[in-house]
Amino acid sequence: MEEFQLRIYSILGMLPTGETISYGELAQQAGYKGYARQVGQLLKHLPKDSSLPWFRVINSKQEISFPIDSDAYLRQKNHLENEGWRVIGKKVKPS
DNA sequence: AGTATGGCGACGA
DNA sequence: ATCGTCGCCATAC
Repeated sequence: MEEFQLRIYSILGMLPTGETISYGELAQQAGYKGYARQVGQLLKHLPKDSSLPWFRVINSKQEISFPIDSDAYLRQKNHLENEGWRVIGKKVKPS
């Protein structure tokens, strides 16, 4: 039963512009504490046409969870910067 | 059934 | 700040 994905989707969908949330927190808020990795799995398989703000999800260290050279990293970085964050390396800081 | 691998997290050194 | 180590839970061989 993919109750999990529904909860995650809806919570993420309600996340305001300019905010971020960690994988673990997202999971927890959905009532699935300990399911951080599954959140990652879910986002990974997100349909390309999805309107969900996947880029607002970072890890608990306030970092982008992608290798610095990957283009997934770059896409996320750009999105975050467009919403007013400063991205130094993998670190995501408020501006 | 055992093992490896993830868009992770918490904690200690 | 950074690096290990463990714990976590689903998926894929």
